[in-house]
Amino acid sequence: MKDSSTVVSCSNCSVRRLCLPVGLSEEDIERLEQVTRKKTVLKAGDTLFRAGDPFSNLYAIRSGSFKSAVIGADGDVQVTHFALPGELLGLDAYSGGVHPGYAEALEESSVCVLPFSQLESLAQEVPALQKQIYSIFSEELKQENEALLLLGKRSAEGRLAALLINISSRYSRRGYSASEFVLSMPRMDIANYLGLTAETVSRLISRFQKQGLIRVRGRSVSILDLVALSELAGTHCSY
Amino acid sequence: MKDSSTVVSCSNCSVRRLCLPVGLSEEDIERLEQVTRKKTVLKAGDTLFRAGDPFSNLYAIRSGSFKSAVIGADGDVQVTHFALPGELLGLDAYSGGVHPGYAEALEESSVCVLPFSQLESLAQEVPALQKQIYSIFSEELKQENEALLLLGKRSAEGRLAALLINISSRYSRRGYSASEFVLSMPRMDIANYLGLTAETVSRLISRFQKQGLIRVRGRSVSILDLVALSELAGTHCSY
DNA sequence: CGCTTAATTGACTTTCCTCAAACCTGGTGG
DNA sequence: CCACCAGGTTTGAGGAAAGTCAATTAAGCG
Repeated sequence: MKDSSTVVSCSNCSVRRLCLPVGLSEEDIERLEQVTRKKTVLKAGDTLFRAGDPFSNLYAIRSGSFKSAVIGADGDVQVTHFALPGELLGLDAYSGGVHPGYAEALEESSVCVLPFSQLESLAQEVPALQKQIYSIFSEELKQENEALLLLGKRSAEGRLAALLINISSRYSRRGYSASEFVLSMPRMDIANYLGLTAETVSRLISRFQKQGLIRVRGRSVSILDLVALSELAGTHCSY
Repeated sequence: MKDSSTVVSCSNCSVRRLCLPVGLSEEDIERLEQVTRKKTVLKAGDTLFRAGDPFSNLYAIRSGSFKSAVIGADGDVQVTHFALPGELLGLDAYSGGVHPGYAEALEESSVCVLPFSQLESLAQEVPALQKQIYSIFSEELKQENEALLLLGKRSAEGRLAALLINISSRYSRRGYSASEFVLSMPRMDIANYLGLTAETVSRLISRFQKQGLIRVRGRSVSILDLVALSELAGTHCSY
């Protein structure tokens, strides 16, 4: 039985972020909730959407986790993002009308389906919602820039350290433990995301463990020395 | 005398993309034009905004070119984007209210200043403008994903080839020559953007030249064999 | 013209990848 | 309940790609 019991409540869900912030009337909130009522459950390996699928919905993760990836012209795949509960998928599909990449569940997961056209109309009438949508787009851009910094400037060691810290802090922000969590993705996906090979990732994990920075049993991780890890990641321990 | 005579007309400017697409009344267009009237001229090395500056404007490039970059916690810099005439800068600053990175002119350049709050209000009233803003955000996200693929999966050779093709196609789309152009950025910036060193970039340029793929004199480049270059880039020649 | 900065080229080192083998781990069926 | 199988994972040895250091050449600019 997998630990996919990390079900998020609406109060710290990114869908909530769409309505919570300032100035939504009771009625507006009600309308938004109607838009978000539909939900879907996926099991590990299921795809939420594939590259080329027509764009019609955004997906907000309620529980579980996903990887999203793009496919190069020559067929090779780059994992661009790991998405955790409370985060949104599908934003990059708006402009072209089709999903440029795919999203796949890493474990049993459930998502809210948000028909974008409805969200769009509602935003047209509700400025605070509008702002929130801009904000999410913008935040996503900022994160991608961080990812570029990671791939462009960090050593293999720094990349893995940064990923561990990143995931830790994302869980922490949602109220889960910052020091103990489960990596729901296989080593191969971690390696791909970091621009490395599975072997290199495995070696690094072993090394971090020997150095007393983390403790790993299979896919569950304990952070033992966050400061040292931050040092390696080149990202001053920030929380 | 620098070739900064690549002044873009409004008809293929990204500001134009904000108003052109479907359903703007004469009056709406007039209002948008009022918002975009202010412009600024910068010379090489001037910064349009710095990391930490408060966010208030977007900038649309009329002529010249820019690099934008983020700064890691440990001080090192990653160039995330080269921006050409007709493109927008500053979108990633919305969510935090400050610019997370900086943008610097690579040559004499001019930009339109777009106060975002005004743009936002106008978009609230004009659905087509709204859609266009989403579209630009989304497009940007898609491009960043491509950049991740570049850094994560391509060899040094593939990266440089991809950059040359990318710049070539962006000039071409705006009506300039696809096969002859000037790289306004120093080798160092190219290297940084590609996650390489200046020496490696230099060696690759020499090699491409020996192989008859390009011809380079200083910063001006001629593409001699686009197909072979696309092959190297892993991005089937697409135009 | 001379000075400063950028770009190239070369020799050597490091990092990470490749290939290959051994090892777990969880699920299946005897 | 245990043996077995398939996958993901770990570990090792050797090689290739790109980085570092250093010297040289070329290019912009006063």
